[in-house]
Amino acid sequence: MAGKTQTAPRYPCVHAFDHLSAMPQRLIRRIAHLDMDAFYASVELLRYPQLKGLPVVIGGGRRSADDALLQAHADVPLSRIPVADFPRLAGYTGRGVITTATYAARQSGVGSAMGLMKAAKLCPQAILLPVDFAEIRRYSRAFKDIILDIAPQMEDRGVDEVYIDFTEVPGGQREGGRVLARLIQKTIFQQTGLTCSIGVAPNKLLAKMASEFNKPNGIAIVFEDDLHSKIWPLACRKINGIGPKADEKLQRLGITTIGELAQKEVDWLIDHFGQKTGAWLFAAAHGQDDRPLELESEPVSISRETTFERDLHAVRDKAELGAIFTRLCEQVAADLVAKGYVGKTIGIKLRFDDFKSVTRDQTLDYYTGDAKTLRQVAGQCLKRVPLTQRLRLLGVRVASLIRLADAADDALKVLPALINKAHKAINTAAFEPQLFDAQDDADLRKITSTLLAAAKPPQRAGD
DNA sequence: TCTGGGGTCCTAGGACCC
DNA sequence: TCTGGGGTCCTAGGACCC
Repeated sequence: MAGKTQTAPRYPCVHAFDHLSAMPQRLIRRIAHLDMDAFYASVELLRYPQLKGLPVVIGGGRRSADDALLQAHADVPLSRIPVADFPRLAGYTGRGVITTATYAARQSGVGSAMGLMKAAKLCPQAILLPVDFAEIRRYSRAFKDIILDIAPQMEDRGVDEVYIDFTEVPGGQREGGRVLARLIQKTIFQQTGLTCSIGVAPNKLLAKMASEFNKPNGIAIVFEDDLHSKIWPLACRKINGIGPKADEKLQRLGITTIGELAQKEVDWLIDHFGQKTGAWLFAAAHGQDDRPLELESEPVSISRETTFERDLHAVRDKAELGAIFTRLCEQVAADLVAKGYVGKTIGIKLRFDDFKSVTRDQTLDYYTGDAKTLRQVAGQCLKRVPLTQRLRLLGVRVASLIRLADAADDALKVLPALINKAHKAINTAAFEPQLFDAQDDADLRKITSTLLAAAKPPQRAGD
């Protein structure tokens, strides 16, 4: 279940009427994909302009380490924190990967997703900046608000990406969307100082590929007729949804480019990839994609996980592990409260020292967001995993979410019946315990757990 | 000093119900 | 007694994305 609540209307390729000019006009479906250029690095450079041109790597994406680094930066001049010194400064043992690196750092062979300590070796003079998530979120909100002011049909695709429906927006049809794309690009730059790249095409699939054509600060316009010239020469991996595994399989079958993929019969693809994937590959290779924009979405799950500074043993490091486990549950509970959800599927994720992962989950017959309940049920899940190997990661997840308000409404529905029974019990001289059965018991539990969650004031999810 | 964190979606088997 | 489908929910794992 996707949990989506509202989607954009689907546009036919030819639309009937332009209400602004009162002149009949053909509206072609134009979808834009907007991608912020080097978002994390650019946000950091706005704050520390003195670092322009210097080799900089952006932190490990591990919140605890980044917070420690943020502290360290508070009283040490930035220019004096080369990455090689960082472990000493922050008491950090160096697990984690860097999020991104500036061009000057890339020249030393440093790249995103690279282990932090490997980056330190390759480019010891590089300056390490923490990821300041609060700052990133502020800029993310800011550029999306600017877009919404101009073009209200926007799909949020994460911190630095959106799809925008240009079809009915003034200027959205001019030069295939280029005029509106320029306006959005210019407004974002004027108001935030950040640049972005935009691709405009007949659908999301092509728009996503187009936005990469002229990075950074570029615009690319793609029409259906451009399929052969602009899309088919690209590697299959450029299709959003073809990852390393699918790409490897395609390579084994002798398919490298999208054009080669497009030459295959649909039945041949279905034979090799299954009904669904095969049909999708065929459509994608021919530039076909009729997915609507998802304007609103409900979360499916909320989770927290952490990689330990060193691998932990379930028995020898029981106390440390237990404390981390409890904290993760508290963080998930706080996130649930902050976002206004409760859930009934509670699960854990473990990663062992050999990097293999397992998950266990359990579904309750009531919704909860309570940290103690999460800890207790997650603890039961943990008991179902044999723990001989050392652990490198522990995570806690809550799924099957519903809005807290809906859960409370739902839970309260059974209240009148229970009150009736209670009255009956009170009015009967001798209390009859059998008046309340197991179902009543479960109902009461549901009500109390939901109301307890509802009674907590919203607060910032935090560590 | 290998390999972060937070998500979504899909598949596949088994339980259970009609 | 045996033999059916179909549908839904739960669980585990994995691919993929940002």
